[in-house]
Amino acid sequence: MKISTKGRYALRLMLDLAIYDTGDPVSLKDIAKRQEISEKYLEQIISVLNKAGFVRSIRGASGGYVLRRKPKEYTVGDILRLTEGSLSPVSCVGVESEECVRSGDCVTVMVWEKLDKAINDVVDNISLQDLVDWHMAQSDSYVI
Amino acid sequence: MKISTKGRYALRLMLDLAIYDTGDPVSLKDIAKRQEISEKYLEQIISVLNKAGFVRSIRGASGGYVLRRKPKEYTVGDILRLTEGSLSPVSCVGVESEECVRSGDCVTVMVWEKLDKAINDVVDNISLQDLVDWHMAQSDSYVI
DNA sequence: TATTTTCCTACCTGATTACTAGGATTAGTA
DNA sequence: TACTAATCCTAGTAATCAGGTAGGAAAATA
Repeated sequence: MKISTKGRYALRLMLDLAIYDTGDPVSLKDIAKRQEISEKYLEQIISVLNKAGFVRSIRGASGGYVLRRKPKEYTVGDILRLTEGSLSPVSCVGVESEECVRSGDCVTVMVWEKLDKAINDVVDNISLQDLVDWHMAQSDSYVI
Repeated sequence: MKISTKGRYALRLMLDLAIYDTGDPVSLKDIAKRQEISEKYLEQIISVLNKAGFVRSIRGASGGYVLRRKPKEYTVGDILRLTEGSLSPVSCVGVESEECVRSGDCVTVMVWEKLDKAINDVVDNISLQDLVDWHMAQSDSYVI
């Protein structure tokens, strides 16, 4: 029941883009340095975010990436589901769930449905902007 | 973010023991047949439940397993945490969490903490007896 | 004694995770 | 125009884990 590095790094990547959004593209090199994550690995992750239209890429020298939308318009759920795949705890519940031959007399599925709902309820109600706000609040307390 | 077969099978195993609890031990062979799970694989799973004192084993012919406590006294969380290990979505939150060098300026950890809380809140508030009740309600509807 | 059961350890195969590596392509800059 | 800095794309890889299988010892009953 673990979130993989793909999902976790994607979240930090998007947050980094939101925090360092000056209008100019942000290079992966800078993100990798700040987040202490391999640049080559981040390439693969941001490629997914790019193809899904979450970020826009600018190629060539002084290129980089920018967010396509406002931080408020991304939920943590959007980002995690894109990079992790489904967040449902078993394959037989949630969206695009696979039919199970035992579903007739399966009671445990009710547990998984409650769990699925609880998980989505959390990640779909936190926006990237929330993370930015939390970050700012945290930074402030350091300054004082 | 998936619950493995170990946790899922353990839950079905415990539920089977709760449903077929006549006082006589229930053999793994019967459980395996009813649940359509490899008996050999179930051996490994019930061994963990046995060592943790969740079930009592009776060896020899006409032996088997019985629940140590009443179904009301097991939560789904107990069973899953025992067989799956920690249910926390990342290693840096929850009980026995590992310290992270970045925890100082890590904001995403707040997401994981909310998620961890939501997950535990579900599994710790469903008892094995609840599963039995749901099963009975489901069986009734089939009879009609 | 024969049979039925749990108990224990070892092994195995395929998939996944978390990367690394190398080079092609694009675009700004000297 | 050459150089450099960036994204883009594909392949490979070591380690771990999932999900079992296999074989036999030990215990208890009939």
